[in-house]
Amino acid sequence: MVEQKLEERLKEWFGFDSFRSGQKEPIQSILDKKDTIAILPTGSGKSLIYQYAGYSIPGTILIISPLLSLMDNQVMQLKKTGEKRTAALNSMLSLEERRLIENNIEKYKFLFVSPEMLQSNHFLNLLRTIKIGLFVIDEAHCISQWGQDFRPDYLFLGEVRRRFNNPLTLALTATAPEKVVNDIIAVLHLSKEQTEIHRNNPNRSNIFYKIVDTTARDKDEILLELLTEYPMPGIIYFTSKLQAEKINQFIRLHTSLRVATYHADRTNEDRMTIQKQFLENKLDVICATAAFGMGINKKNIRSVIHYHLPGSLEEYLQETGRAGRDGKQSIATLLYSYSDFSFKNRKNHETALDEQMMKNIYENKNSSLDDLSDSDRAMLQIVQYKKMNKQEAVLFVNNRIEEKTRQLFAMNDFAKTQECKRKIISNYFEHESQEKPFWCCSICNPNQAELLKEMPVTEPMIEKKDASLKNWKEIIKVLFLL
DNA sequence: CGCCTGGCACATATGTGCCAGGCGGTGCTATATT
Repeated sequence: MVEQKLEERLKEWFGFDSFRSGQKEPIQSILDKKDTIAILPTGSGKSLIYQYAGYSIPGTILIISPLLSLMDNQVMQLKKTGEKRTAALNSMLSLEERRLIENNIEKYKFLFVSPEMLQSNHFLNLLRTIKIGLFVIDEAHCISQWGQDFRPDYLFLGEVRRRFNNPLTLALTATAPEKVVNDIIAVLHLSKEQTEIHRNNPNRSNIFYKIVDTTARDKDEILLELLTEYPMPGIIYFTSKLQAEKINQFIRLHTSLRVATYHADRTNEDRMTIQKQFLENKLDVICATAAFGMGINKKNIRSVIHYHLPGSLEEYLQETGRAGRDGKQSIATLLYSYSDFSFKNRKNHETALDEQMMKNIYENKNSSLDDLSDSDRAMLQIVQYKKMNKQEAVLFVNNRIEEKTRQLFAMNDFAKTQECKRKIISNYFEHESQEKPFWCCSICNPNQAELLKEMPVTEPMIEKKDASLKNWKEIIKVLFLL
């Protein structure tokens, strides 16, 4: 009876006849007033969960989002469906726009913010004047993945929750092994017993996992071979911007593929142009760093190649998971070289507070934050925020290095193992062994000549000119407000 | 836990051999300057 009601409202509010897999359970859990962690694949309609909740419960839905572009996307989508009570409060706003929103704060139903914004007292006080019906953390794996050594404000969200009197909370993510779920629970100060966790099967049976054992010397030539064989479009992931640029040139020189780079040094405008071209099948290959990912929803990516070893299986699964969203056969290829592992391992061990820094922190000297690397600065902020003493700080840093090392070794073991790759993934993400597809991995199917014949060739997408152009203009407008 | 690059010496006028040094990546926000 309740189920029928849920679906009636779905029809009424969103015009859909039925929920997609994995949407209904977390919605029910929220309606039952239980803190909820929902793990479901990208593209499965995560935002519908908090939108639905928004129409069912009183108060403002506050959504913490990691990227300005994601916030803009969500606001645009909501407005397109007629929901005007929506805003993103961030540094892109002009002073006037900001005032307008702040003066009418209680009128907004959906508010998007960055975790950094929630550290400003001005903003916290403003939000305490309204009732927060649901506290949503979108892309919640960022808590574990970015909070620890890159964006420390993610780690302070539990304190923010407490200041709002612990509102009903929903964490949404696509990839979360138990360690990440535990981090989310701990950081947000949720109760391990009372939080409902909804896990959906991440099995991507249409992705073939291939590992090529190689060396840095032979890599480029192997890559070239792969690119001539593989159907496109594809992404090549690098862990260095310089290398992405170099290989971009190399591919241009040796093939007729349409290729571009995407990383943090590209301007926002370039990034959007490239993303748009890729979406419209005007580019065959993107040479990218980890910057290319979240919020990119292209269905027909046939191939994801890792030029370098990712730092963790979480990262690897997120990136390979961008292939084959259309359900058709796709291929994930890792170009493994031992030197990449060894280099990364050394780098991980370098992220430590050195003697001078420790002195600066604990003798209250004003150490210049500008001289520090991002990860050192983040570490410093965490140490100061949590008021750790010297001993605790050393322990914290060592634990962090240990954790990173553990993740890297898990990734390395995955690459080197002679067992089924899919089985390792299932184990790591704590899922019961999944049914083995016919095309599984380079261990189960060492002879892959037939695989490529079965892969679909790129079909040109029918452009929805109206919609995409309109959005595009909106994005440009927002950009020029800078 | 490796591998590439650049500089230099060396034997010859361009190539070779050696050795030291270098070597990630994710983005908020605030503020000063055009």
